Amino acid sequence: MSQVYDPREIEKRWQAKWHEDRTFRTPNPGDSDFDPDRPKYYVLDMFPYPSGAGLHVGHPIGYIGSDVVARRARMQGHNVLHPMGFDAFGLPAEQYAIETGVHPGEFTRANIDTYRRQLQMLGLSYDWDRELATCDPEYYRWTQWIFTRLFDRGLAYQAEVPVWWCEALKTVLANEEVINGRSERGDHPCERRMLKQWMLRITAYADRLIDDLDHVDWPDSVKTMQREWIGRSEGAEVDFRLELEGAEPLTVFTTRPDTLHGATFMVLAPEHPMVAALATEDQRSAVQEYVRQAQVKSDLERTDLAKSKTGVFTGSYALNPLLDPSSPEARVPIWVADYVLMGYGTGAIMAVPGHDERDHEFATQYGISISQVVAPEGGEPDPEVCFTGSGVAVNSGELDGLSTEDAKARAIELLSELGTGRPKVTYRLRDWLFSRQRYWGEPFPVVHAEDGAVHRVSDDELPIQLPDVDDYAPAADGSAPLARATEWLKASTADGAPATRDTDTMPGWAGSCWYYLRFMDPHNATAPFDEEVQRYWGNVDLYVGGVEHAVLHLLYSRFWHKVLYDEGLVSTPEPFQKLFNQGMLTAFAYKDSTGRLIPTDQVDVSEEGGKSKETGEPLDQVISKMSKSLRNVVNPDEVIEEYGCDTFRLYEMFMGPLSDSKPWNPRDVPGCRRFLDRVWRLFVDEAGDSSVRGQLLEEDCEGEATEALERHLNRAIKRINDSFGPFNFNTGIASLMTFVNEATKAPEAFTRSQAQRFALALSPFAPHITEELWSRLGGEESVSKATWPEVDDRFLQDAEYELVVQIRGKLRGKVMVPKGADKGALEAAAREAVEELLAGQEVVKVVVVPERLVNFVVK
RNA sequence: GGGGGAGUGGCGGAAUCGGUAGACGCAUCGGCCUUAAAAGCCGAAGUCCGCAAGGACGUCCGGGUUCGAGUCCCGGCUCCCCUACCA
Repeated sequence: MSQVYDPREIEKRWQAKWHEDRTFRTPNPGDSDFDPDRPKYYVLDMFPYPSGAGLHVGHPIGYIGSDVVARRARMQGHNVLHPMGFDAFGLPAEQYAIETGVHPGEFTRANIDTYRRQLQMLGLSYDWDRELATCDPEYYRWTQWIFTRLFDRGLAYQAEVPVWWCEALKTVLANEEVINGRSERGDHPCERRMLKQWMLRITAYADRLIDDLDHVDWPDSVKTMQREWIGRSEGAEVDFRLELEGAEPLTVFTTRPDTLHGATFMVLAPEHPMVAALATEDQRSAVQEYVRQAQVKSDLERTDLAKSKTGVFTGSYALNPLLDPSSPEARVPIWVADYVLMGYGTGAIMAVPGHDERDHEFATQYGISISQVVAPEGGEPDPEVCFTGSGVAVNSGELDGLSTEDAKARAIELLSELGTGRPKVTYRLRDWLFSRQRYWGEPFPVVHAEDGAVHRVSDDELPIQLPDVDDYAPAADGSAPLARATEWLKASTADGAPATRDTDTMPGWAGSCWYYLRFMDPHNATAPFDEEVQRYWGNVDLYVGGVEHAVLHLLYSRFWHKVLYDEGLVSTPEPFQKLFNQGMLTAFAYKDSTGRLIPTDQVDVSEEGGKSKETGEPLDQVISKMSKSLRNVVNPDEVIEEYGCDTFRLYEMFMGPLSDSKPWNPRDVPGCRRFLDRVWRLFVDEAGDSSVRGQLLEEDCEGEATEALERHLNRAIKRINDSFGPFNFNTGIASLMTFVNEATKAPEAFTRSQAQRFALALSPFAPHITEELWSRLGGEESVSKATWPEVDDRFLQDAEYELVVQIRGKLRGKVMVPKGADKGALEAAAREAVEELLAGQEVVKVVVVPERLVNFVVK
């Protein structure tokens, strides 16, 4: 039998054995083999949406990183929960179904199979017994169950909200599907329509979603993004009386009630319900035309800062509540402009052009008067400048002289006394639009009674399964595909009255809101998860995924988790204790002299750089995202086929810190394979016929060379350990390489114990080769169940070290000195080393840093 | 416009507290082995000047603090990611 390293054979064999032995099965509390004495560790990857294209080499980098963590945690004696599943409802499968008529479930299953195969090929130590897919009725049964809890708590409601409607496609489109007011697919015109939609009252949790960020170990950037997304701002609501007969006052929200005296006009969002009533006879047609145009503008167009602001005067006036109604300043014109958004605050503002950039721009453009009511601290108001900072109130009646902070408080007091204002906290965060008129999603577990009342179905009716339909596209009248399932629609209320089912489905985010909880107890048929099991696993200790989910998924998930916490179903207020974002894996792409991108398969790569295969023209190498259109996507199957999975894993971890974005360089991959070859040959004589070198089966030898290796090995294990904090496994791997380089120079000094510890330390990164070597060394059980090696501090220190000698901070010599030598001895040794250079110089100062250097400062 | 991150050899990157800049890997060059090549093993290598010993310069640019700065402070440039009229 050949003793040559053959990763293909080894990897296949061990993967089969892991599968057969269920090596990575994780027992739960209650299972016979569960060991309650071990601490728990839950390390989770953000599960993927299984697209038709399969994985490219960028996808698994986070999975490999978390697998390395999981494997070491197991070896350190933890009960490790490390599962994988699939986020399987969603638009791509649905679109494919509409185009082909194939059931989206069928398409999704096939994609899941591809993904599972690819993931298993990577040797990831998931407990596959816990695999789940969000489109499985046994899973979405509990997604619906959780929805009913939200419904019971009044957190789910239906409301008329503006949504994008495309007449040509007869469907509602998501914001990101609309570009410049036209559909992304087909380029058809779109408009906003008021439609009845399911909403989740996430705003009720806004403060807790902000405050509890203080208790999780997340990157500051992500915390900041979430805080800003929620966008809490404190201010006041102010009522402006209208001149219009019998009209209710117009309420605005402002964060600067102190500037009320400087409000020279008001602005309503085009969608504001009072717009029509406020448009006077001679302004009516202009207002109507403006509102119509705003309707078809996309969010992007409306918010494009490069554009100048637009608006139109309604013809009506309001009265400033803090001014004498008879004074001319009290009377402010009301405008309509699309820089005011209906979705924020009250959809109406008091405009203070003296102290707000946007209002200033608008006022300047339309010739509206500007007044200064805040002066900079210790300065005079400058009518030329829009001063948005804090200062002192001026021209503001009894607020005059107060600091901005005090003036705000005083203004709110005055308004409260008058009954025309009140303190108010507003959030940028809106309630969550939770329904889509689509097929491939969770049906809502509710029925509509004939009287219009909405009843949630009882728990024992769940799951409300998706019915089969023959056409997945929305109907011509815009109704959802589920409306076609006429039989399925027939239902009844709890007391037997006839009712119809809801034809909307939940959005793609729903299933991913709680999957980490289902992983704890994935086959539970009577509850989403067992309470005791949940209490044991607690929350996710380490959650690894891309920054693209920094806001939405993580916010929605935290919201659901908090609702479940309030229900008493989960024991922690937050779902993910530590969050880690892996960096993006980029790839080389090539540009010609005109800046056009050339697909990688049309480029000749040589030492001098890239050249076009077609024209021979030299090309510029740039680094960019992997994408189909650049044809610079690298497929992991091919890399594994050529070099083996251990090489692939090792390379991805060796490229650099896990959090950094870095380019895949095919030329670097063989270096990692060479390292594994060297490891193999250190253990196995490829020319011989024994399973490992003879000395590795014998008692440890001793000697100077062995002791030197021992120092390298301990240093390597220490650096590996250190690399788990910042996730820079590249440094740990580098020290393993150094060890192998040293051991290769003195192979006879390499002992059995060192071989074992080395295999253990390498095993999280290269699990297959180490599994093989471990068993060849006589290991009976999987290397993944062995104990992580200890570092012996005695071997981290050398008896001597190299002392650096500097003159005026410049390196001028080096000298070996014994460890622990006192400063005087160090200085003497250093002085001797640079004696000639110091001759005739006046030393004015000597800096002695033990363990480091001696610096002579000369004149 | 706002927020976050980064800038070190030909390339990916290393440098724990302010203390030898460039670990480890790739690419390159040389040697050994071989009839030869590949593989493997051993070694060289920041740039410039010099036969050499040696010297000067060097972590995006300009200042500063310090015996000493890739690291700390001030000012500027470039790139990447996120976000964007939120009153």
